Amino acid sequence: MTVKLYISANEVAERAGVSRSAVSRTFTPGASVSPETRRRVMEAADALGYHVNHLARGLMRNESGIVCLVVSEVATPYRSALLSMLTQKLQNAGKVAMLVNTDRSDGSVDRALKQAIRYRAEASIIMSGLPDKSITQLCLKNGQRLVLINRDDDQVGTLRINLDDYEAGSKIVTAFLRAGCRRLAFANSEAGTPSLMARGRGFIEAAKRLGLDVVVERYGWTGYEAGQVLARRLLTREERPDGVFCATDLLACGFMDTARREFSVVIPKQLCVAGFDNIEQAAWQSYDLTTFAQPVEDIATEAVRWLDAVPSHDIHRVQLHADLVWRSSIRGG
Amino acid sequence: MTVKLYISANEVAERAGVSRSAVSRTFTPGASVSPETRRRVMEAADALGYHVNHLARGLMRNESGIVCLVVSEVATPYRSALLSMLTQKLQNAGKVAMLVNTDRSDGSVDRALKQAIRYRAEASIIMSGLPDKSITQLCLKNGQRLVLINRDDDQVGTLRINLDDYEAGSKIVTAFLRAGCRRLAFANSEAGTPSLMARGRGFIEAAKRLGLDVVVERYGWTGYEAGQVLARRLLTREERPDGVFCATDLLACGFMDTARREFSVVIPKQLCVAGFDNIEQAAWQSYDLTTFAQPVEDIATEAVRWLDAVPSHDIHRVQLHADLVWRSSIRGG
DNA sequence: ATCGCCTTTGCAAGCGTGTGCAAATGCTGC
DNA sequence: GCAGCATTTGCACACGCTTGCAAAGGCGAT
Repeated sequence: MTVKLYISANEVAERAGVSRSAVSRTFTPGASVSPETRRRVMEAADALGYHVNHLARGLMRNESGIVCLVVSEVATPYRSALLSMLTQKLQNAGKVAMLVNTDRSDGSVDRALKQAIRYRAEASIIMSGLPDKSITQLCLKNGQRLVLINRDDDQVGTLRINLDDYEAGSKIVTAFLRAGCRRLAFANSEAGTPSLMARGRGFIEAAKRLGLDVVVERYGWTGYEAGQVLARRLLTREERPDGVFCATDLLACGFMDTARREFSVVIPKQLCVAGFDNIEQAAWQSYDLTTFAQPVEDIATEAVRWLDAVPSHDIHRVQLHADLVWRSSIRGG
Repeated sequence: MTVKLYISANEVAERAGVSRSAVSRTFTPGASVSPETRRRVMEAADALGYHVNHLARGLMRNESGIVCLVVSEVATPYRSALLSMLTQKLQNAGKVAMLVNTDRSDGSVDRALKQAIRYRAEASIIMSGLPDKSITQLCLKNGQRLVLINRDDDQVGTLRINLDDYEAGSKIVTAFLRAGCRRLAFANSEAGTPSLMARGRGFIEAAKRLGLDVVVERYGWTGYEAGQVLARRLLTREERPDGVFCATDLLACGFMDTARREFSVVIPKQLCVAGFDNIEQAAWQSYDLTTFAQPVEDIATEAVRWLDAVPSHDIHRVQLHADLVWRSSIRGG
């Protein structure tokens, strides 16, 4: 019981009393159609409920208008914020977003990405740490343009968007010092993504230049629970740190909660904390966390802008700045 | 400088020394190909890096494999969790997710949805409150199947997934009573979505049956800030409530923070709080919020299952149960 | 060897669109 | 009225794929 569903340009043409080409041209910006013909076509199209079939158009033009977003941990505050911004900007640019979720690495990642290739996506925006080099190469080999967000792949013909993580790391040292902290620590996850590592290096090396050692502790995945575990580890040391830089706001939230509940630490009086990402929860009163803001909107803007730029075979790099957002989790300010 | 990008079935056929039909059939499950031919085709396809063009396949078969997800407030914990689950299940079902973001109601909603129609999406899953009836009708008229999550449209040929919001609302009353609360309040947003309203009705009517009045306060959008405002309104009343049901976890978080900071209220000793959604933050130690869990996985499962079911012209309804998750924001338990 | 049946294969039509090309049309200036 | 030009229009092919149909091939039973 297949039902007749979509209207084709043929039917519109027939109803409008013109050729099918006229219909096609009416819906192709910049094509040559007389005002009168266009009017009649539009009238017929509206009456029939005609919508250009982008599958067919993509087939002809060899450009689908589809952009593939490869994301892991979609349900995380930072990721979902970025995703939201990206889809909005893509829509405004007349593109359409195809979402590939790379959680659950049961091979479905590879499967889903291939799926995107089959739909001839024009580009992929990868904001997941997971997909390895072989997968990005798969995209490139199939002529997709590639945007890599906070990754360190070096592939020709791609756009790499990174932050000044290193500078952020070193900048927060001076903030801790001004607050009178002397025993610094860096709380990191075991996910050694380049941006996390760079934050740590910037922090550690700036501290060393000022004659301070940094205790580094790493555990688990970059989430709330990891922050709790890291707090237990760091706060049971005989030399308890008094200034902790958490690689991520989520980590920081877990850290602060456990520091208060299990160790009765008063923040920022006895312990100063900083995070990274500026997720919405960082502004919640329970945390009021000093942190670096991911320039989510700029990232999205750059990515989408590059999609419309002329392709080239260089590596295009953009480094964006993460603003320091002062809140009360560090003394002074 | 257009580059030759994708491999077509023709080239594979040529290299394998078979006809193009053979290639097509090799990649069509259930088609009749001899093992030997299949082997040779696969070999050639791998060597050349061939991927079936789904634009063309969709054109022929008149089924695109694309499912359109219409979402607003993607960056919200509950929504992003649902989105993540849905994309995973869709991928496992061999479908591909197209994301339409309906924030920023500058007409881009309509534009984006039309975009999905142009790609001949097989179905749309709507988890946004925003798109009005006319838009859902647009989808239906174009032969898309429609899944409506927590909405109250009544359209033929759709699947409606709802929760037992009303029961949840009445169930939480007994929890408050057992904790000794007598002055109940319902903190709601001004977004009068059916599920929010049903929670409130269940709460209010159950309380009335037990001889208790409920103070209802509404403000703004369903977020953290609204919770703060609602706390200020409710806690400055001469009869300060001692049991507050927040329509949403986000509301509850804002409520609790402001209750503690600005009114020095001790939870749950002086004030019991409950929420709805069971977002990740509800489990954070600062809140430890008693709440009802959105059955995210079940919702996704039902939606995807229905997509594979035989179409019918009935309204198909599924009501799922929201489990009560006991935490320490209510005394006793 | 012949027949009937089942599996495999190639041919060709068709899906809905874009676009080069040539023909047709309208308009301007003589 | 006609030449010259710019604009508009229709024809027909192409895009990459699926699939009905008929021909071809394989194989056992007669």
